[in-house]
Amino acid sequence: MLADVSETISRDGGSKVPRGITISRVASEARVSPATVSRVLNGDPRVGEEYRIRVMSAVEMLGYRPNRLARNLRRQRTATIGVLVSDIKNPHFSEAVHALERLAFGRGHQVLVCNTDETPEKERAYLETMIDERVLGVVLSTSNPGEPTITTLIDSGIPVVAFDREVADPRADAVIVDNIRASRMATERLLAAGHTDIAFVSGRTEVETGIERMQGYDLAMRAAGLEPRVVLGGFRAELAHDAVTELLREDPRPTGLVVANNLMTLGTLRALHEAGVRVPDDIGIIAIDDPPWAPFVSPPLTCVAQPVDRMAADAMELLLDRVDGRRDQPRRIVQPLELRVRASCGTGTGAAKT
Amino acid sequence: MLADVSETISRDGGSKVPRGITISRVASEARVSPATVSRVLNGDPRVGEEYRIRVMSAVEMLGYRPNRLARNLRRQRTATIGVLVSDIKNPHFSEAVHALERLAFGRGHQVLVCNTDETPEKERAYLETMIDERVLGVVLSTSNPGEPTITTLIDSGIPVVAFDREVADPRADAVIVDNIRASRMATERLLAAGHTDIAFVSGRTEVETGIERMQGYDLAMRAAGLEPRVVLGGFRAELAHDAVTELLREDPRPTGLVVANNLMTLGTLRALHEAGVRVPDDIGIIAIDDPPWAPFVSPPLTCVAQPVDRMAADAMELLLDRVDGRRDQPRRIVQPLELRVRASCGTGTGAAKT
DNA sequence: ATCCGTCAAGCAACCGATTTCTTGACGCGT
DNA sequence: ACGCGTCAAGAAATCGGTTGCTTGACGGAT
Repeated sequence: MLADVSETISRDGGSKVPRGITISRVASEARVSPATVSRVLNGDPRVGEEYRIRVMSAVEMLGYRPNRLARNLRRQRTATIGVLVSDIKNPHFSEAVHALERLAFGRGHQVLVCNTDETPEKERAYLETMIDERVLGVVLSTSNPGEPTITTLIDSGIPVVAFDREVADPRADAVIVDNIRASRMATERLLAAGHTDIAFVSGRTEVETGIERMQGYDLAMRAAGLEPRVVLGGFRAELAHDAVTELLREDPRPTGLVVANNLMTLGTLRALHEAGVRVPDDIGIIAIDDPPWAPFVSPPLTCVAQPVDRMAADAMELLLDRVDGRRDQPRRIVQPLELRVRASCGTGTGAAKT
Repeated sequence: MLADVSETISRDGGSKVPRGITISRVASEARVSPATVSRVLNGDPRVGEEYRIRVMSAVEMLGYRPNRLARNLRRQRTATIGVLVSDIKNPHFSEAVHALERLAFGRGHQVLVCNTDETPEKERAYLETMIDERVLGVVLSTSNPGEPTITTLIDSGIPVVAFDREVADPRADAVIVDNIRASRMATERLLAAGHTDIAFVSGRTEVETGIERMQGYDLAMRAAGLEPRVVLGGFRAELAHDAVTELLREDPRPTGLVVANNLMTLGTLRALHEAGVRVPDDIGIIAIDDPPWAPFVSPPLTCVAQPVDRMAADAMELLLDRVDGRRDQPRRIVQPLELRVRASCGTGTGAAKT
């Protein structure tokens, strides 16, 4: 890891910095060659102390800032990390982007944010852009695991880390959570609280995460010898609202509810309120995802949280390991989930679990 | 270490190099000069039809993609737009970023997202990076209007659009809302509903938006001959929660509440719920900002919405006008606010909406 | 004393597209 | 016929760092 001088230039003294000072200008000022200036600036250890000082003071005095565009061309890569998500408005992703941005910044990198709105075409266009831009690496939550451009990306030597959703290309790294376990934990918690009629508000069953979360619920119910009861919410608030409204009209009304993501939870809460159903007295709820508003709604929401910050840290580490050539083999990290018990699930069997 | 296969075959050999098809390769394939290829690709009209076709088919056949890094160096600028906000997790900004991203994408640009966490140092570092990267333009919501680097940015010919918060440099464009009016509208709505004891949960009074929103409330109250009643929430959920809890203990308990942003609204709702205060029966609430969860809490929240999408569109237009040299003089756009009446403010005047 | 290895520093060839400046061809007016 | 303007296309000079290769100096080994 080479020290980058651009980190240390933060003097605001002469805010009137004339642009267009090149490395050779610095070189002639310091009476050395451009090559030596370059080496000093990139922390090459083979430069004598005297020269280093001469160069640094010339840099300082001229207020020189290396032209990154030239560097990029020569190196055939940038210091930018591409982050591709389906919807940055979803708290899950905005937290992820926030964390990734912070980590990248700490290492002197920038973040190119790409929003796919869940459309494969846009995803592909962005991935192609990333190849064109020679980004340093990509963290992505794909809408299309089999997307061939992902393979092209890896072929061109750009490391890829799948976030949340795995990709087909086996060379990519991945940071995911055990979605099956997430909904199983939620369901089991309600079971332990004595509920026997627990329904599941499912996401999109075309998406991996959607399927898995349903499976986890299914598993838990069947293990308890109970019949699953699923309504479709398509990972969207409105749909979930309608589906739950419908559900509440059915005769044996469920006493427990597991909701597969934060958007649908909003719709669900609204439906419950409209129907005059009290939480947790009439019905216990556990949601997957732990959005910022979860502790603040009434009653505070019990959630199965994904450790987004941790996942982001893992993703960045996997990425930079590849970039720095510290690793060749793909890795797959599965992060544990955390059940955050608040009031919405009722007070079944104590709040022992963390 | 990885891609050393790029050993150039500059010895005339000219065999098919799989990696890196350059413009001159296309040129020789099309039996024209690189200059002509470049012109065709950039839509220069002075190229004959026959040549255009030859070039395009060579491009097609070789699957040529221009090296953007080279283009960037030559042009001394990129196609990237910098977007700098204080907190991308705040729905207000994630909506803005989302909208900006979408607009940029439509015009073939990328978005570099910068999160300052409200720290001037990080903001400055990012602005310097943007200068180094020669971004096409910057949309920013500054934490420090007087930041000298903003001036440096403009000096280096990079257009700047202030978003939400104005900047000191008069050459920057701006897209803002009338914050004073926002809180005045909210307050007046409660006044019209017959409330006389309305309190205000204020944001940070060191920030422009914080001050203005307080002023608007103040104005409305005094105009009605009523005494203002302000508690400080510092734009944060927890602080607002504590402040409101305190407020509710006071003897003439207010019957109306105006909250200065979405985060504090969460804290406020929680405090109300804990105190067993019913909304809107015991107390009417109007919030500034219209976060996605507003229609879903109980009761649905009346909000003064900022037209974020519209603001983003304006910002992008202002920016691209500058980039394309269509305008020289700074412009300042003030967007109107929208009162979205839902249940939380009670049924004073006018009809309720979902 | 000669040679070789080592190390520091410089030279110059890149990276690949853009763009200015030329050149050459053609047409038309005098 | 000559000359000038117009237009299309090419040659070549950038843009500004980086880095492989070379040179020169110095010290130790032979």
